[in-house]
Amino acid sequence: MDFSSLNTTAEEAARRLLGCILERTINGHTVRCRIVETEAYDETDAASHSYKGRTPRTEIMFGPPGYLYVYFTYGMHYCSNVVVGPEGVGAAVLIRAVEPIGDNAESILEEQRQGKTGKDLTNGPAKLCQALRIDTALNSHNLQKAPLKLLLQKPVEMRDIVVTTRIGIRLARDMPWRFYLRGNPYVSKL
DNA sequence: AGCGGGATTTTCT
DNA sequence: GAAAATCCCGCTT
Repeated sequence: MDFSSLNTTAEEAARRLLGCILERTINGHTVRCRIVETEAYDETDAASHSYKGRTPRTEIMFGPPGYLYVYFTYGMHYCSNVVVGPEGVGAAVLIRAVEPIGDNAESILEEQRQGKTGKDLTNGPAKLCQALRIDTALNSHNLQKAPLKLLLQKPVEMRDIVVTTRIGIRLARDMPWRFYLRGNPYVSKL
């Protein structure tokens, strides 16, 4: 898979990643999900972890595109990002929601999310990490390889993308850097 | 449907 | 020491 189309601005990459597939292998089972909601973060953005430059945590954001950035927050949750932009630029796209695809997907994800079903399996950045069993063990993972692959798809049409402000941040609240698939039931918030 | 609080620990100042 | 790219539950309308 050629990730050169992610070698661009966080905003453009966040649009590009909508509709793309995450393929996760858990205990020999392979589950596929479509990315339906993203947010862009880059080093000019006060809300971004990379805003204050390189630190041990953010180093991965400054690397080449196509790697996974996982961070831990609120004492109990993990969130997943796809590193984007050219090497040397600290940019990433937060995966905020995904939609399970195929017959086996939901039942496998339910095993990771005690008592939750349907859209509640994956309609939030920390929920989808739990459902797909993503934690800091996968930080800096190369998304070309199992057990977690990113499969790029045909770019989604502009008219099928809704653009809004981001969720859960304090700084730079007004920037329109959240993107989701119009009408998709797995989107975390309208 | 909407609001408010608590959980809990990494990260950087 | 404070904040954090969140989630879940319980209470009120």
